[in-house]
Amino acid sequence: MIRKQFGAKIKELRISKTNLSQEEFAYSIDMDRTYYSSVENGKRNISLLNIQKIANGLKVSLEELFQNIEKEEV
Amino acid sequence: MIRKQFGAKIKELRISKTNLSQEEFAYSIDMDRTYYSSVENGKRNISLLNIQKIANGLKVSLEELFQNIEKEEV
DNA sequence: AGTCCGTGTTGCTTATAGTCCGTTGTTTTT
DNA sequence: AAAAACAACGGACTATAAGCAACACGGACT
Repeated sequence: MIRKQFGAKIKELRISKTNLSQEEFAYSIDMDRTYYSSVENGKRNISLLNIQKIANGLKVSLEELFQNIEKEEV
Repeated sequence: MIRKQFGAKIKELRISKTNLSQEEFAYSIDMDRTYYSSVENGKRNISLLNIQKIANGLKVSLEELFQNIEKEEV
């Protein structure tokens, strides 16, 4: 499911590209730590502006953020 | 701004790839016609599941859907 | 034992995403 | 010019995303 995949992706990128904790990263993009945590865990149906915020924080393009994410849903 | 770019992108793809009207396309992906119209016009902060719905309807990957969309915001 | 750090989760409020009705406006066709 | 098809817009509503406080938990360290 897309939310899980997206969460896994940003977690992977946060660690590999920033080496920040969830809290530090969330703070850097002005997002609540618990909200960000729930996104990484695939619990949230995040919207476009917040997706972009995360992409900016990770310094990746939206295109890159969605690489290898399945288009078909359940 | 991301919403405008996203709207322009899906409009372009809807026409080039499906040749359907907004109404027909929205119906095909089970989305409200007026809502879909406002997304194409960059008025909406659409969420991930609906982004995926549109990608599926357009038969493109999420990665492709975000090609050439700027990552920097305002 | 206690403290610190990173993370997960619950429960709640408020802000807004998304639906549904109609109307208005614009483009295309006859 | 009129009709038909397509698209933008409005208001009023419902569903849910966003944001936040508080607490829980495990691991590392002293």
